[in-house]
Amino acid sequence: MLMPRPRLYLRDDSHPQARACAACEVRRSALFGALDAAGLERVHVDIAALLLAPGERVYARGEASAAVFTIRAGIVRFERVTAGGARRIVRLAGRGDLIGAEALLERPYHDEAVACTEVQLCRIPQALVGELGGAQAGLLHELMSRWQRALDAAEAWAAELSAGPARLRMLRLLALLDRHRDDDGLIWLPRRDEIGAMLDMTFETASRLVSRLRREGVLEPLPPRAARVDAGRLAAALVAADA
Amino acid sequence: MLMPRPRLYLRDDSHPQARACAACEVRRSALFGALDAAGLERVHVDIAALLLAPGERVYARGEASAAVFTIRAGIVRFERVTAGGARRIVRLAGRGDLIGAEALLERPYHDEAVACTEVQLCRIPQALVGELGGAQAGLLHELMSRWQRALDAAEAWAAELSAGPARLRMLRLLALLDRHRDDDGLIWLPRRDEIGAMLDMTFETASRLVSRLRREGVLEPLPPRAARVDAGRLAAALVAADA
DNA sequence: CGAGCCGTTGAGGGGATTCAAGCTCAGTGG
DNA sequence: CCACTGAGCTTGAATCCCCTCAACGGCTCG
Repeated sequence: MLMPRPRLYLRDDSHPQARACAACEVRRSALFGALDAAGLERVHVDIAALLLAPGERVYARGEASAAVFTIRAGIVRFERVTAGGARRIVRLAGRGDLIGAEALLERPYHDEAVACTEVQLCRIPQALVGELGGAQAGLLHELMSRWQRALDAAEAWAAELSAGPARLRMLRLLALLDRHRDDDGLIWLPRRDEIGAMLDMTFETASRLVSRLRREGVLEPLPPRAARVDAGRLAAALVAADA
Repeated sequence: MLMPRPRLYLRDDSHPQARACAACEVRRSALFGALDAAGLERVHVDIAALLLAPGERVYARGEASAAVFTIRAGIVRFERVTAGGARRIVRLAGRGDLIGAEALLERPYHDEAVACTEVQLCRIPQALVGELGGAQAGLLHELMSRWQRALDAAEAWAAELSAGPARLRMLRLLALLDRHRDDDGLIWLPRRDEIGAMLDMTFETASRLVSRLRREGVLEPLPPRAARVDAGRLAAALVAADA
């Protein structure tokens, strides 16, 4: 997958990095604003300044991460492609926001980040924050990992459960609930109005969909609030509805 | 706002906490799984085990945070109430997930967390992780703050821009873009198909909505990709469409 | 100047909502 | 014991919002 890195327009050659960060006009709101002068002196890694044109990509989904970015100006959007191939924008980020935090966990980027307007970025190599946490580095890593997991779940919710026809959203919700099934193989089946609050539909529509899936053998409701799903038929229904 | 704390069903009285965490059946996936035995010995704070019935609330939006929770069993949902008063579920969390991480930043909880099934939680006092980061505590705090901001933005996206009629979603997007307006008071106006990818609608519908808002004087498109919004009319249109 | 991208607008159809009725089931009190 | 009640679920009929399909205009390129 040929993937050109963002072009590097500007680079401050002064060392240490302290000079550049101390002079940064968005320092108060920037990531390293929390470091005092002494702390900045210790930062010896190059923080590259990038300038992206609208439509240029910061990083791609699945790309190995090597850096985290701070937005100094402009708007960046995050895109995901659903299982069916539809492209969905799940979030925007602007000045002062941190993007690509997966890099701190040494994981591939989870979604695609694209410049909406002209964008100024600071590119912070992953190694720079590597020694964070000190003795409790492991715990800190776990903590950040949970945060990232929550963010991932929230973006997946926006991409998968908030778009497309009602039946498709319903099927995707069942697939999600199936990942939380208990030891007896049962899933939690929400009340109809709760399904409505999740999938942005009326409880009548939710009821119709559940009833139809029951008639199709995809779902067997076991009142109250439980059900058994036929994983095979669910998968089949998903690919049929997704196409 | 009378707000009863979750009932405490079970509490391990053995000190140090090491005993309890070391024996935890979800330890490998739990937050403190990263701590070795020596690290666990140093943890002297009480980690309370909670058992919640379906429908019980873990915490409420706006409530002052004092603890972060780890889910040992069950499903927890996160709810938000939109400006118009509609309740929307924006995310689910399950076994091993961390919830209420706002507490680590000493901020109020951002949304309402409610047990879907019977839920087992570990309640971790905020103070426990207070000394994390050591010398670079300030930087670490900034870092976590950015993570939480991203999570908040993603949940807000699901709540505000993914629910309701097309016109309302469009108005809310304009309000969001208006918060990113540049020094000239101009906003970035996406292409029609990009609006479609954001709001889950066709580009034709997006075009119709933009045209109508232009005729109504809410929006003045300045091609390419910019526009001026009448904040007053936008606010008025929002309350009209929201009711 | 034709090709392609982007935007706009119209006509028709379909999917979801709205309004409405009826059902089961648990809890309550006469 | 059983009507009474309300919550939750289901189903039908009519309406409406949005999608689909289509045509057209402005604009920038090669």
